[in-house]
Amino acid sequence: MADREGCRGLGGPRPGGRSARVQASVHRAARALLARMDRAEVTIPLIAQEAGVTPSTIYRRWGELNELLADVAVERLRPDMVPVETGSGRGDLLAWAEQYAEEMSSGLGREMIRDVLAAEGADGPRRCCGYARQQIDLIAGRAEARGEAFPDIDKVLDRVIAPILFRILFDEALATEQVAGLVDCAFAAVERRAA
Amino acid sequence: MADREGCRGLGGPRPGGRSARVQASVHRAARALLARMDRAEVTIPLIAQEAGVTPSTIYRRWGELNELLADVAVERLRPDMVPVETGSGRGDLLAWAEQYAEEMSSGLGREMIRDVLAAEGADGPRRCCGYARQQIDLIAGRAEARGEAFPDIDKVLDRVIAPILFRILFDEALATEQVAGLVDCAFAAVERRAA
DNA sequence: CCTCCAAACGCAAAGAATTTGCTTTTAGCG
DNA sequence: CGCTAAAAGCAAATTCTTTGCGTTTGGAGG
Repeated sequence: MADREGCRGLGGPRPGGRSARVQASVHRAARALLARMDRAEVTIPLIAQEAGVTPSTIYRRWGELNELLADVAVERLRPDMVPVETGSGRGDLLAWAEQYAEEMSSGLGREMIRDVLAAEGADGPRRCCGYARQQIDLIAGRAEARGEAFPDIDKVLDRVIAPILFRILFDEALATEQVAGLVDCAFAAVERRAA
Repeated sequence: MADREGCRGLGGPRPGGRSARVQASVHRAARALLARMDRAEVTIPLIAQEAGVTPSTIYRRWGELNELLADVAVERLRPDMVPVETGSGRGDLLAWAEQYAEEMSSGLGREMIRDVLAAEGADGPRRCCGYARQQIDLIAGRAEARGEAFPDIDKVLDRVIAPILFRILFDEALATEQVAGLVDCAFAAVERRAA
């Protein structure tokens, strides 16, 4: 797990080499420090020390703390399991959305999203969106295979994911029960069409 | 406009005095620099110089650049006019949402939102959400006065505002035409109820 | 297998930003 | 008209960031 490939998106220049080792070490150090202390206390020199690396290496590679933390956050945000199967597309979506909402509402989840959004040039936000899309796509594919109607991915994004994240970022995170209403809304169109 | 009250939320300790003057000056300086150069080039010492103030004043008051920029952004994000009247609640909402989407999609809009979200302790996001709520509330009030059905504020937030901001932050900002679909969705519930 | 090359790293000095202790100014109050 | 405490200025100390240069390292071609 420690010596995985770089995950810098566009294929690390030299996968498997020292470069990859350094990146892994820095990521690990960043995660460790974030777990051990307040996010506001974490600095690049600190991470460098924890990773056994010179600060200038980090500065040259990531430019600033925020880019690095965003990079780390995107990696942590990548889904690591397939959505559970409940028997219906609607059930699958509801279960997945509830878990998603819960994970993102946590203090750590919130922090990671904000780190990803704050990064200047990176395409972190798009990648996170892509992760969600992937998962929903998978659920939709299963539903279709069963011959069920399932809403458009974009409808799900707008009506389920968007409200969940909006509330977390701008207001109060919504309770688990509220997610069901969003899923209903996403299904409203296809059900009326089917009827 | 330059010597308004502080807007630091909890009533500046000494409104009208030097404190307020300094705050206004710093805000003005920050806006000027943001207009003149790249956001990444702006630093606290620079703002301090532009404002004719020592850096330590800014550090003590705002702590870090991001807090200050968030403060400035929240102030700029505050709506400065009442939503246009089109004759119907639906038309009002559509017109307002289209303008909102356009403003927020601009480079400056995006930047301001991200500044607000990135600020640690501040309640900036909530205040921005409150601004939108206020505007919608106003539209809803007018609709109600005309005896029209109008969706819940929270429905509008979830089905119109949330998707608009979600797309801007995580993906591609949606085109003006797409906003109409969101408004339709927000009205779907009340119309079915009315029918 | 060996040699060469360029990318990435380490090191250290230079430059900027941030923090901090202390003094001075200033608005509000008795 | 002083008094007081909050806020600002100033400057030294600290910490972070940038940068130039020499060294290491992984990969490509001979």
